[in-house]
Amino acid sequence: MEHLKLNQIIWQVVAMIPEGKVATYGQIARICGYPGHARYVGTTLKQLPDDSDLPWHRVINAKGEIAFPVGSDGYQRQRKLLENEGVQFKQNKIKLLDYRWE
DNA sequence: GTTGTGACTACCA
DNA sequence: ATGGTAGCCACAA
Repeated sequence: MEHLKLNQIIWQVVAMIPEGKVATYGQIARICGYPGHARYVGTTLKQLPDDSDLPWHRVINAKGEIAFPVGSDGYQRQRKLLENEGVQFKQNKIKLLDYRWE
């Protein structure tokens, strides 16, 4: 996956995250072979169509939190999807030690 | 070219 | 734990 555009590589990696697990933005960037591009991962996910089949909800920040402001509709959508997969929240955070992919 | 903008992070008080 | 800060870097204008 070398000469593809970065956003396509990112989509590919995100698609690999298994159900019930999560990955951080920085982690995705690293796996893509582009360490330091955490922000761009988010920027790319933002461009996803709502009907995308990509598991974008399994991507969270390094603190184990959803990147959206708490209470925003994006936040609630993502949280619900994760909880449906069995990912549990401790208040507003996920225990990365338990759910981190890889 | 240069500038502004993030669904980010690591570090430090 | 929590908030501020300074790096970060591809991309669009």
